[in-house]
Amino acid sequence: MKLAASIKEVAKLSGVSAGTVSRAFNNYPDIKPETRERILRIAKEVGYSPTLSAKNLSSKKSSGMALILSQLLSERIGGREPDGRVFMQHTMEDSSFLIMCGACRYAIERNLDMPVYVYSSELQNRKTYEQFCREHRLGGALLFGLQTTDNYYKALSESTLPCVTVDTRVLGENVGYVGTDNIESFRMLTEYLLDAGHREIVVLNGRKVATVCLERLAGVYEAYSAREMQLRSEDVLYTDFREDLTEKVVTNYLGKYGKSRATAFLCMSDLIAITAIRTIQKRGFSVPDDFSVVGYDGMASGRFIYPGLTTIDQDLESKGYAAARLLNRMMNGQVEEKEVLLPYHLVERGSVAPPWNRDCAKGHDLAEHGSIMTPWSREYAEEC
Amino acid sequence: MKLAASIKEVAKLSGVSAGTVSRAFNNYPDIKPETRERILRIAKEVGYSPTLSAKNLSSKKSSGMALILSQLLSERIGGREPDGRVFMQHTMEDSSFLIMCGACRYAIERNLDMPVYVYSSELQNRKTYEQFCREHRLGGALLFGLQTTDNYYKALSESTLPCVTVDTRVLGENVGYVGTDNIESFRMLTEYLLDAGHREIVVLNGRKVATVCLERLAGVYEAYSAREMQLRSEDVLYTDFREDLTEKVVTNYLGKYGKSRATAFLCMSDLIAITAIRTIQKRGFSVPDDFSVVGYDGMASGRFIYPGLTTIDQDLESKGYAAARLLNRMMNGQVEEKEVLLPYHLVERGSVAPPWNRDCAKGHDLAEHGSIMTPWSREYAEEC
DNA sequence: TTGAAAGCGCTAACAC
DNA sequence: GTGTTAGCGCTTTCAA
Repeated sequence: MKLAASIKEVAKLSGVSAGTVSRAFNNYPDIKPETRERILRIAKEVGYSPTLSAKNLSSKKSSGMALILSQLLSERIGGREPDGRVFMQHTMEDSSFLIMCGACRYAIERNLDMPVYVYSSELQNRKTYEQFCREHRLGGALLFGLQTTDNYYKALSESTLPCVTVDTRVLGENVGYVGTDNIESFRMLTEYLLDAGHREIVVLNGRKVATVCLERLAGVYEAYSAREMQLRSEDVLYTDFREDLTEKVVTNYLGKYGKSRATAFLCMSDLIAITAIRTIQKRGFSVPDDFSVVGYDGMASGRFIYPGLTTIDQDLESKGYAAARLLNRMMNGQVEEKEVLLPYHLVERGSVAPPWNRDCAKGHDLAEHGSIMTPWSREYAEEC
Repeated sequence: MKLAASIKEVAKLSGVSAGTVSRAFNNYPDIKPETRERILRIAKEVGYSPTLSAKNLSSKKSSGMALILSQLLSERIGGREPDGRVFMQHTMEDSSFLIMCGACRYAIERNLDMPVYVYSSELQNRKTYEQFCREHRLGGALLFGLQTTDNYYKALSESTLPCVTVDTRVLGENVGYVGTDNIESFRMLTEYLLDAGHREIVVLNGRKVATVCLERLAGVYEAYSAREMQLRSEDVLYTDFREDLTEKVVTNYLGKYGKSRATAFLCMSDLIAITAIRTIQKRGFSVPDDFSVVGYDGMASGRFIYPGLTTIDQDLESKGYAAARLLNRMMNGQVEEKEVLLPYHLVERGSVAPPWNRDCAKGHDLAEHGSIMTPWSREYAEEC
C-alpha cells in the first residue's frame, strides 16, 4: 500500500489536472464519464481519499456536522457498594449512548462524516459555541445533554448555523428539536396506575428545575384533574436522579408511613424506579404486592431486575436517528417541521399490581405473584 | 459577537503579522510576553480561535488523535419482551460507553481535541485504516471494539502512526495495548468459587474465537489444574454473548440436569451472568441457594438485580483513560512500556453461596438467604 | 470537458 | 522578537 497519495498524485497518474480529480470525486456533472471512471479507479488503486481538513478549508461553506455530548463527564454521581467501596455512575449513561448510536447510524447510512465530541459544561465556559463551530468548521451541530444553565444552551437560540437539540427545547431561528411528548406520556403512565386501582401515588421526581421533569409532572397533574382527583404536593418527592438520594428518600418515606399510605411509586426515570424497587425490597416490602412501581425511559436494566420494570420505552436510538436526520435536512434547506416528537409506548412487565390484595399476598414465590400474573410468571406457568 | 474572525483580523487589530499571532497561540518562546498578552486579549475579545482544519493542513505532521469505536452498530442483538415485542440490545453497550468516557476525560484534562468516530466493521471494508487516518489527518488513533476479523485489526500491525487498542492485543511496532489480565483474573474468580466449596462448575462462555474468551477460559483451567482438578469440556457452554442464546443454553442445561450436577455458573461476562440468573429464577430455582453465579465486567445492572451479582469489576473508565494516556505518550515519543494491564478486583454481592445447604434453604425471604448472609441481608439485619 | 490559478486559514523556515 | 513568504491539499472560478 502506497502512502501519502495526494490529489496531485492521482492527477498525474490519471493524466489530468488536480481540478479534474476534484470534479470526479464530487460528482460534478461537467466531466466525461469515462474520465471519471478512470480517475476513480486509479484513486482506488493508490488508496487515495481526500483529506477532510483540506476540503473543509477550501470550500467556502463548511458542510460537516457533529454530535456534541454535554453531560457525560460532569453528571457523575457516586454511590457505595454494600462492602463500602465507592462506585461512580452516570445518570445519562444509557441515554447518551443510545442516542449517539442512533445518530451515528443515520450518518453512516448516508455516508456522512460525523465526529462525536464530548464537551462538558465546564469546557463551555472556555470556548463559545460559535468558536467551537468555527474551530471545527461545522456546518451544523447536534446537541445532547444540554442543561438550561449551560452556556451553549443560551448561545443556541442565536445560532447562525443549523443545530438540533434532543430533549431540551431551545427557541431559535436555526434550532430544531427532537423529543418526546413528556406531558402526554406521563398522563398515560399515571392513568395506567389509576386504572390499576391505585389512589395514593407517590411521585419520585428528578431535579426540580429540569424541563423534562417539569413537563412530566404536568402530565401527572393532568391525569389527576381529568378524574377530578388531587395530587398532594407532599406526595411529590425530589431525588435529583441520584441513586443514593433516591434510596434515602424512599427509605424515609417507608420509615414514616410504611404501607399505611401510598400503594404506588411513579418515577420520573427508570434509574429512580430501579433504585426505588431495590430500596423497597431492602426494607422488607414486596414489589408489586406491597407497592407498585413504574419508571420511564426503557433502559436495559429494567429488564434485568426482578420484578421486571413496567415503564415507558422512548426508543432512544430512534431519537438519535431522528435528530441526525432532522439536522441533515435542515442543513440541506429542506426545512420541513423543525420539531419532531417521537412515539413512545408502555412496556408492561411485573412491577405493577392492583393494590387491593396487599396483605393476602405475602410470601409469594418468584413464579407467582399472588395478585397479578406478571409476564414472567405467565410465561413460566405456560411452559411448566 | 463578531463572526468570522480569522488570524488576519486578529493580526491587524493587534498591529502585528499573522505569523506572530500564530506564535502567540502556540506558546512559542520567541515572542515578547507583552505582545503575546495583547494578542491573546484581543483574540478573546473578538472570539477568535484557530481553525483546526487549517492547523492540520499547514503543519507537516498531523498531531490529532481520535477514538474509533468499531462494534457499536453491528454488534446488535435482539431479544423479546415478555409481551412479544422485539427489543435490541448492545453487547458492548456498557463497555464502549465507559471506555469512551474515560478516554475523553483524559483528553479534556489535557485540552486535547479528540473526536470519537463510530466506524463499523462494514465501513472498514470501504476505507482502509491508512485512508481513514489520512482523511482525518490523524497523528494517532485509539481503537476499541476491534474484532480479529476486522480489516483494521490486520492493518494495525503495520501502522506507521501510533495507535492503541483496548482489550484486543495487536502485535506491531506502533501499537500499544491496554487491557486486563484475563487469565489471572479468571483464575482468581474460579478460585473464589472453588474456595466457596463448589466442585461442579459450569462455564458460560462467549464467542469461541474471541481472544478475551480464550484467555479467560485459560484462567479457569489454570485454577483447576493448580488444585489438580479437571474441568470437563462438556461443562463449558457457549452462548455468543447473546441474551436469547444464553437463556436457551441455561434452560437446556437445567432441563437436563436440574440440581443434580452443577452448583455454580461461571460466566464470561456480566451480561451472560445476569441473563443466567434470570433464567435460573424463571425455572423456579434460586440464586444463590440452588446455584451460585459469578460474572465479569462490573456493569451497572449487576448492582440492580437481585441478588446482586458477584463479579470482577475491571473499571472500564480507567481503561479508557489509560488508553488515551498511553496513546498520547506514544505520540510524544515517551515510549515507556507499550503494554498496560489494569487492576481489577472482586466485588462480592449476593449471588454466591456455599453449595452444601442447597436443600434446606428453600422458601427464603429477600432479607435472608438461609445459607449465606448477603451484603444486602446483612445490611438489612443490622438496621432492623 | 478540462487546465490554470487563486485562494481557504494556518504554520514554519528564513530573513531582518 | 517580528515580518515575510511559501506552502499544506483541496475547491472553484475563469479561460480555453
